[in-house]
Amino acid sequence: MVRFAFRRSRGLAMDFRIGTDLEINEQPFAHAVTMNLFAYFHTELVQTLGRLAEAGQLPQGLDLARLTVEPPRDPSHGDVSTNAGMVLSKPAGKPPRVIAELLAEALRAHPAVTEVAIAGPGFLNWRLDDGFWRARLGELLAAGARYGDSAMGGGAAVNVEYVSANPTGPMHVGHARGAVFGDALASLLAKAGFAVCREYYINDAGAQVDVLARSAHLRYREALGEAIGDIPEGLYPGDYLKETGAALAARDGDKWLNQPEAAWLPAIRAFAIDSMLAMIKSDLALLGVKHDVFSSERALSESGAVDRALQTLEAAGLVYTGTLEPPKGKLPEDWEPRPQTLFRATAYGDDIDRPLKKSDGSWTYFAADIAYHLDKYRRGFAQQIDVLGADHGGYVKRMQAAVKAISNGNAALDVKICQLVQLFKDGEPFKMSKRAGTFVTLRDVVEEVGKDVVRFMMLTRKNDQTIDFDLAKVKEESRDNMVWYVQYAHARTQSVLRRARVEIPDLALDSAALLAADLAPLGDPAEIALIRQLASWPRQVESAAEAHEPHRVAFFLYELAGGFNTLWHKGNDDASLRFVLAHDRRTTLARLALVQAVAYVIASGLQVFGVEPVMEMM
RNA sequence: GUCCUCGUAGCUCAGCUGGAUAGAGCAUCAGUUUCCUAAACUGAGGGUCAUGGGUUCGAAUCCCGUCGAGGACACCA
Repeated sequence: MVRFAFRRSRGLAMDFRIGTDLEINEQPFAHAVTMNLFAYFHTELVQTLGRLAEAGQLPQGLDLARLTVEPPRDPSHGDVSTNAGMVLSKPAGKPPRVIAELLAEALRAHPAVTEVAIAGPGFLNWRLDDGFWRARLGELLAAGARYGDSAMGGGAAVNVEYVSANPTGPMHVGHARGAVFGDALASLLAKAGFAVCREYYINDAGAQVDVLARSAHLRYREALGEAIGDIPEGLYPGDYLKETGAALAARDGDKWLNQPEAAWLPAIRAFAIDSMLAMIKSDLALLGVKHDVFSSERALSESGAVDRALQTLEAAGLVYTGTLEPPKGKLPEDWEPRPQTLFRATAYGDDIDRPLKKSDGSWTYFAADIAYHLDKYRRGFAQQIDVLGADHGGYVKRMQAAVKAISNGNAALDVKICQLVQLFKDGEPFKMSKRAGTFVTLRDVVEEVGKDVVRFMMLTRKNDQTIDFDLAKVKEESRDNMVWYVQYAHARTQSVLRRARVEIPDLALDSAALLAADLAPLGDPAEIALIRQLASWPRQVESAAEAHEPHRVAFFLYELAGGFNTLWHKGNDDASLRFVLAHDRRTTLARLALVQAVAYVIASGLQVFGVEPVMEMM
């Protein structure tokens, strides 16, 4: 039995302890799960509150849901902060500062806490000594790029459905955003301890794939030497179907040439869908995007799953026949009042009830999608995420209503809408691809700037913001270019390590040597500040995963790169702060351990994005 | 007309699910920089968080209204 309730609180109940001893090499590190230090202090405080309640100093059974332990917004306030005084004041019947003082007393006894202060309306702030931070660095070095792996998800199954582009043509840039977003979100959730399934829903049913079949048949005739002239209105004009037509001709010869449509359509449709799917998969491979499961709408429908799903809804009294109001705004020309089979979506928060059957009696796309989400639920996914394009905004409420209905409220669907990507080059809108006819393909963009730049760029904005993607600007070497700046910081860590090997050739710098380094020489405020930044990575992972917002990782990495460069430049002003000091091996080793830690965390973040860290800027 | 998303510095955007004096980058201004190769670094100025109410110890964040931008609006997928 898995309980999800704890996900709602920001502090997480964890069943492992953080070491406060300063012997960094003795940190217990059985599983590659690292500590969110704020979660650690959250549990400490909860335990303290329990003891205070037993001692009669506070009421029993206080609701701790709103208790947070976070870094203060202003670092001058301290390293860690809690709002306990304020949120417990009313239920406990004591002033905020009194509660804060009770907790402060316990904190002062903690070996790593150097300073405790009560501030403002009742914040409790405290600082941690340098040894505590050096111990975090030790943990980090032991974990390597797996630093930040979390047990938060508790192995709970999550299904992330993304891309799901219609198998009728190549992928374009809009698809690329959803693909990268879904892929990174899945990786992020996996890092946060969820059992993630990456899924693609193939829309291989409906009129569109019949159109595809007719378009492919035309190209097939062309491949056999017929002059087909212009592509008729209503068929897909893209050149990419020439290959499909030629491949079909090669396989089947003139077998379909003088046949009625009914004879060839199913076979050619299947052939064309396979061909399109192969093309889509190769486009995705270019981006490094992979899925675990491909689900076919047609297969689902033919298995009778749609009928069964609708029967369960019907049994729950959620299906009825009714006539909808005419749509507001522009009225479709052929609109007429007509009784339809409807899903009572309004019972679950939607604005109107939604049609399940078309006028010809077949199921709507929505009906099939209900069956598909029920299928995911039956496969064990109580947490589902759909990544959709901006034009699907109006679809969210009804799908969430449907998921609640088919699961009796036991499953939750989060829908992430990815806004548009506008391509520019030197400020001018980027030209469309000839090959695809009407849009810029994913392939065009990847060939232009490379897979890693595309992936990173797609994650530098929150999903509900539009992205202006300038293909020239991402090649700029400046702080204005987030991708370059982060990659450059990683390259600089490597360049420092290379430099050290030249300056002190006999100093061992492998990961074991750095892990064993005595970190005591690290004490400059700028060094400790950088460790603080690094040590916040586990918390960043958890909060980004919880919010389903991978873009936070991009901003974190950007700030970390800034912190590293700050320290690097301090070495220019003050030579004693350089990473490599030929005359002082002990300090050099400690500093290089810090440099290596920066490299690990950047690599760890880039891993979530599916981006390779750069070892050297060319 | 309804619904969704958005509105934060001159520009491009963050803001950790309600916290303290709202932050970065670019641009501007003033410094530093023959340095572990790097177009980099330090500092300053710049804000009625579109707007009017409400909720509470506390609101850019939550609720309602208004204005503005984009998108979607039976039977397509």
